Amino acid sequence: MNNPRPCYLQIAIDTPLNAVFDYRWQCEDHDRPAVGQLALVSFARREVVGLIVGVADETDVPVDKLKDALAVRSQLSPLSQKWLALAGFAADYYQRPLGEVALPGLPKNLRVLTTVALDRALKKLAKLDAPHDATPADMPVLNPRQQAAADVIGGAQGFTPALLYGVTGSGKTEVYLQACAQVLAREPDGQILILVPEINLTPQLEGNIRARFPGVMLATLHSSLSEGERMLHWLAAHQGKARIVLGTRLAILSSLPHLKLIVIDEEHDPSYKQQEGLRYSARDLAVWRAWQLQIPIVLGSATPSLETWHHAQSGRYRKLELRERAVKNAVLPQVKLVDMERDKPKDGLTSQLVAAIRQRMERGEQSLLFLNRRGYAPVICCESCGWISECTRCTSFMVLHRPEHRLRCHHCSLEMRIPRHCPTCGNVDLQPLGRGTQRVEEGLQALFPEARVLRIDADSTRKKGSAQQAFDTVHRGEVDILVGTQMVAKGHDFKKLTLVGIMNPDTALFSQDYRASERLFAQLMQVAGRAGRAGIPSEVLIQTRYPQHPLYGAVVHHDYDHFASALLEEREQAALPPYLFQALLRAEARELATAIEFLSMARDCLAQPGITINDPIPMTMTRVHNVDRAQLLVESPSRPALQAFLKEWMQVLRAMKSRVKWSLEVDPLDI
DNA sequence: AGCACGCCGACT
DNA sequence: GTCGGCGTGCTC
Repeated sequence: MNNPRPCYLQIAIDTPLNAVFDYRWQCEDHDRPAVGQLALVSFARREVVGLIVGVADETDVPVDKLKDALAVRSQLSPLSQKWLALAGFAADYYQRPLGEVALPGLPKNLRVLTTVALDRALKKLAKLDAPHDATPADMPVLNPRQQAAADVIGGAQGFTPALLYGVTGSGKTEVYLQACAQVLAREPDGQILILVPEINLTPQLEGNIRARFPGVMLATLHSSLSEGERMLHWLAAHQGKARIVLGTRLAILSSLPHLKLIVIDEEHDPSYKQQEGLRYSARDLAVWRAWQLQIPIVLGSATPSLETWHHAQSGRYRKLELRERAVKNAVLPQVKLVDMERDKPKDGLTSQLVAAIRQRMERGEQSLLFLNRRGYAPVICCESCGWISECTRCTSFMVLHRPEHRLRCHHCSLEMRIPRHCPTCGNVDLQPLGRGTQRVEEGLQALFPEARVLRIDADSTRKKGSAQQAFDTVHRGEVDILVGTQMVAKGHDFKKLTLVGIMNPDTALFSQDYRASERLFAQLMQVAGRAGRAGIPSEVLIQTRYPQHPLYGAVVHHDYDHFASALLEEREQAALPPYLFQALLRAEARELATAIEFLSMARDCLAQPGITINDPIPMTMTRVHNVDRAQLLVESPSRPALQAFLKEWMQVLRAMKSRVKWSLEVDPLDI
């Protein structure tokens, strides 16, 4: 006989409290909720959706505290044990409560009180018959290296991490697609996860996949989907209907019950690292997920991260190399260094660069000027008293935005009108110092009055859809000179673009951040890759004061191998990542001293052999929005030792109940 | 993190 | 007399 007696649901909730919470649930023994299902509960005077991570017959929680769960989302099939283990791993590794990892990645509509959106999406999905014809449409013939790479990835059994190393245009995408075709053909319901840095920068890829696999369902997952779409796509993946999921870093935590292959495109891209909240690396989690499921994973890049490069050199990852451009007729652009000491720039432009642009104008080809600084000038100053436009809330300068006639802080978005005269001495002659994209645009227009100059940066593309519109204008050939920030560096193939000018990348050469040169190299290669994609000979001009610098030498010769190997050697000598593992404890307070004091306490409260805890230091940009920030770096040559330390340390720190706001980042990228 | 309770300053 | 500032305490 069935005897209805309560069971106790252990529920993970999205809260910083490091615990699961027990709730009573009345049900027959045979229809107990399952681990992996979602439940609606009342928690601290509000109603939230949590994740069931355990079902027990008893509980230690005193009766007066226990509450009944309000509902179980039984329409939704439970998240799998494997998925729960992935979330559990991420929670442990990044030292966060399980609920904070598992829940925010779910579609919002699964986490609200009402279930209509879920029911609607389920109904819609049920009506859609999943096409199950994995036959690819017209497969281009690969060159031998591409074919070999595709066969290795597509034919791999078990955990097989591979680095697909090839310059822009060497045909990495085609390798992914043909490897996917092999997996789809072999595994009757196999799913494939493809991660890209930013989906709006790779609009072609989605189209390519759809065209290649017209008979399989593709779901996309990224932050610019509407809630309805996100729910539908997430469910399609969760139910196994979507055979290919294409998404940004957040897609790494999607539910994929039949996952058989993971592809990470541009694996070195910093946007795989979440920079707020749970600071996870989607690339690292992807590797763990592939290991967990014992499936192949391919990491593609022209300039791999040193972590990945290191693994490829040591043989832990298989290295698959594509040597030449596979795109028809495409040749690598010729990279030239322009010595700014000899060829003094006027308005930021050397005469060589000006001549090269003029030549493109005459031939009806396009030029791209790359400058990683938006605004008109990074600062304005008073020539008579030395006043400069500092932000009152941050350790930074107010940037001059001339079209808007305003000064703006890029860190706290404080804005003001440009002062008519100096606030300290009253002098009316305030001068812009340095140069941003707006000023370069202005200079170019003055120099080439007949040219169609277009600026693309975060400011010029504020409005939704305006970025796409701007790129379309370039594609239609209605632009002669394009000026832009990082935004223009990625993804786009501009057919008539034959000149890339890089205005002044030198600052990164002498940065405190030891990762700066790795990033600069990747960025230069990436922006250089915008040129010459249609087979017209093209060039890249880098304006620099240090033409002898080895980094530029490596860029000129398109030689990442030697550059990366040299960097790795330096890192090993200096005992830096990837030979060392790091975590960063950050603290913020109204007064810097308060933050430092907290970190000093943290430094002294626990010691373990093999763990180095450095002294607390103010962050490079100490003050943002009137809050002072400091950090404490913890290091160890052993990842397990660091993990063990962090686990214990977090317990001690949490117990301190300090009112200072603090957070921990494991494997920080910027120090 | 939310969210409520709680005890002191300037408003109709 | 009340609206509201954010200190601190709790969440099965």
